[in-house]
Amino acid sequence: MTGKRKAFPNNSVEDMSIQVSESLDFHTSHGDGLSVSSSISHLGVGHVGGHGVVSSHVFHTSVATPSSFCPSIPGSSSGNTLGIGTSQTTGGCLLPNRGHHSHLDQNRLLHCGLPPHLDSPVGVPVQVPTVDGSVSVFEGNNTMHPSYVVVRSSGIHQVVECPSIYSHHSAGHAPMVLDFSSGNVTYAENVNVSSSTIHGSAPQSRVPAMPTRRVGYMYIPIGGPLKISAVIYRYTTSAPASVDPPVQGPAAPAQRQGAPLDYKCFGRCNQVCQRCGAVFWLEERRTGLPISVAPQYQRCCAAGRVALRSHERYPPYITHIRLFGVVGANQYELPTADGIGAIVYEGGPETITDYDVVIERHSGEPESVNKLHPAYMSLQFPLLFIYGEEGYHLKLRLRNPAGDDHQQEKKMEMALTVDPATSEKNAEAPVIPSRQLAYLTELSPADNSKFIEVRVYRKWTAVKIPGFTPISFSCILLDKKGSAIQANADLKEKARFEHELQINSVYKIQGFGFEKADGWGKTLDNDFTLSFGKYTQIQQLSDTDFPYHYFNFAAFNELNARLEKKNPILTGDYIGYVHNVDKVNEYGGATTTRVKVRNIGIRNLNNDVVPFTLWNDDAENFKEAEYAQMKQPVILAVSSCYLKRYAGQIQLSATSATRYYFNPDVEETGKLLAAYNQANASRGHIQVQTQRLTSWEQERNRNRVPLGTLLQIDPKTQQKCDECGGKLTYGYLHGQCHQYGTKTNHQNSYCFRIVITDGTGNAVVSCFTPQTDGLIKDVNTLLQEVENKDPATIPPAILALQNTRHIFQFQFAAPTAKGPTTFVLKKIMDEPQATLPTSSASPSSPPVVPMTVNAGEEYTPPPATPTVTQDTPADVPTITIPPHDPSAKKNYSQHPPVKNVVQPQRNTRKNRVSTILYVYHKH
DNA sequence: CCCCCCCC
Repeated sequence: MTGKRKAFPNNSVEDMSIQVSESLDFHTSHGDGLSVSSSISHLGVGHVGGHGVVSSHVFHTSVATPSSFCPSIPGSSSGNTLGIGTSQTTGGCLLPNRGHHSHLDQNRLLHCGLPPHLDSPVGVPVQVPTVDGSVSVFEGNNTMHPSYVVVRSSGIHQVVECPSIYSHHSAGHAPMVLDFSSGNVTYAENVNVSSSTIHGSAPQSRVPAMPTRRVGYMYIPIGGPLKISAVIYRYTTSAPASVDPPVQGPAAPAQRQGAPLDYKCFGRCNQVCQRCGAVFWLEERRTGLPISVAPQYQRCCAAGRVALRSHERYPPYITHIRLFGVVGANQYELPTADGIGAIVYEGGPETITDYDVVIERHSGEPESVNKLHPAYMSLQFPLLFIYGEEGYHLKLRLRNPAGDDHQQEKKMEMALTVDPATSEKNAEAPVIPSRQLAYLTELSPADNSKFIEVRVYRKWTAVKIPGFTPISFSCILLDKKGSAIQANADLKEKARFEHELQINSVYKIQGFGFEKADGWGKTLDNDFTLSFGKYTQIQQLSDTDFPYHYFNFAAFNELNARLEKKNPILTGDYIGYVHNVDKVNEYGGATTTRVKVRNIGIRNLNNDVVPFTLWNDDAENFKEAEYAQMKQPVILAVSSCYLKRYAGQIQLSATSATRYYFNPDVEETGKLLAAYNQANASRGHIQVQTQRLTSWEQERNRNRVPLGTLLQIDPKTQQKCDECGGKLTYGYLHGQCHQYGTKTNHQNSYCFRIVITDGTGNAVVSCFTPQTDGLIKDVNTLLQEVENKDPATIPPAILALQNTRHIFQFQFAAPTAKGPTTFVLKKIMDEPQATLPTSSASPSSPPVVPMTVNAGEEYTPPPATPTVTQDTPADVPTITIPPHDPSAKKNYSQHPPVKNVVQPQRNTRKNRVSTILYVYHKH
């Protein structure tokens, strides 16, 4: 076969497809030389619904594989789809409500570790905790630094007492010296504090047996009108041991031995490791939610599912820390425009290469800047700061934002100072530069001087599955040039942005930050995502000359590659014809997960069909009625799907970011419609003649259309009774809506499946006796000739159908969610017959056998039909019959016809005629 | 460098 096989790995038919070369002598829109082939395969028909379209085709039989026999068990089957797969379970990560994710407010944080000598406000809004008093300090050496508890307690107390200490004092009037080693802050009249002084201080005065690094943090509010505050963190991957016993504090561990050396966290401390007792606090980058609340995260050290190891190995979804300046008591966990933060390594920046510097952009978004990043020195920020090269150097440069002379920055080394005059001056000068319009492609995380004008294309709330816990607000924005970018906002800003950002409206947006676009929830192939927050400003524009769509469609053959990516970004955009729309199915229950599913088949021009799966409310809300009223064909574009493999088949699974569009105004829609119309024009209209014709020749050509045309029809639209045109109910195998008037006495039944081609397409046709008359002998006669009644062995008489040519009358089988249209044989029209069936409700000949599959046998027919393509030249006469050996079964990966058992059974129900049942066994 | 997108 052809490359098409890959697309349908579970299609048993594919192995049997055979090309035949033979010219056919009937008219067709696809040229005069038609090649047809057929093959026989396992019949995997669940139920086949009929309809009025009957098409005649010539085919060559070419049998390939072991044919097996379908169950011709009377009774009905319903939309049976059976996939073999694994049930998926989801983890139990619990995220708390955002509202209570912090047990310590910022003030507490700020005050943690306040040295005793600062307990009494001295008019200097500098709070410097002792280094070893950091709440976030806990260290390796299997021992958590105990003194943190003491200091932490002190700090908390301090908060309560003086919540507004920072904002109400004119900070920075006196230069301060930060002694990172001791945690002391001294104040000097002289700004230029000698670094040697600092260096000269005993670095581990309170921390004996100090390894190389320690953890600490400092808040240095730099007062004055600017209220610039610096937050300085230090952390270590191997904190010092301490001999100080904990005095109080949360969950002081009774046993801390065994804690690994390299676990370290910092930030606010609202979690206590269940194992080592360390206090830690981490948060998910996107949400800001503390992940540590989840049970599996309640350990910071060994045996935890997420080991909070050294910084270098932190997974990216963990924010290290949040280093926010704080101005005033009301700044709760919010960055401010006048705060900076830094991590300070005890060993200096060279000891660790990937430390973060977290600054705050004017937008209010924190941004992490690696020291190696070019933006590090070029940030348009009033404060530029770098690390010293060793020890505890902290160099801060206070640039005069009102001036252009960068050279006039005041240098501070190991000291912070704010000249009150400068501060006042700064307050009057606008810190935020006027912004310029930029296209999305011109944005850079290092440049916050731009604003954008965009159309809101989509917005959604990211949720966690399966509990649908909201995580964040997201949207996709389009600029005038058609570029797209995703923007995320914290959940607490969701209401505002939901209100201020209306779908399809156009806005000027400024004051946003950037975050690295990685991992889950990424819908675009951009490197970064905008971050909207408190300082984001939104103004609606009247100019609406903006694109309405942005897609990154994958072709069918590209889906696998996208799926294979470990963290598939949600760019599972896909477009095609609506092939079929399933009803909603509900699975699970109270004891597991209750989920509703609706599949919509999307077919491309090659007749590849991919299921697009909607879940729950989205499944229910699909406007079936609206769709049913739409002019065929309907083009469906889906976006931001999660690509996965389900039941061996690639699937476009909807996410909260997914949106779908009927007949979207994009180029691909035009192509699809043009192709459809072209096919339509070439074949004329498919005017389905439902009335049978009395003339054999007329009947032979009734509704005679190329396969390729038929395959483009949504079988759902063809579900009419082929006897009376009435509505067809599922379960009627051969297309009549009414009871059958004539009983038949077929004791045995054959069911097999063939692949036919007329050169315009390949189609799977399910063949049931006695409709096989003209193809094979009467079933009973045939059975007598069959020596090996193993249903896995195709009787020679059936095998002989390969590479033969016939004219078929068939009907659409009931559509399934998976795979393209299949058909059910109605009649072989090779030779004229004396008696033609009538259109009456009681066909005289041949009687319709109400065969269905055993309802207990959930079985889905092979989903796809190999399609004629350029690499399946229609005139290749080669016939290959795969040997029937066990290895061949590998090709039946999804619906292996293993254990097809001949089970002669007596059907005791009236009007049931089958007695020999060839049963597929479900695995 | 990760908990997490559901179904037979």
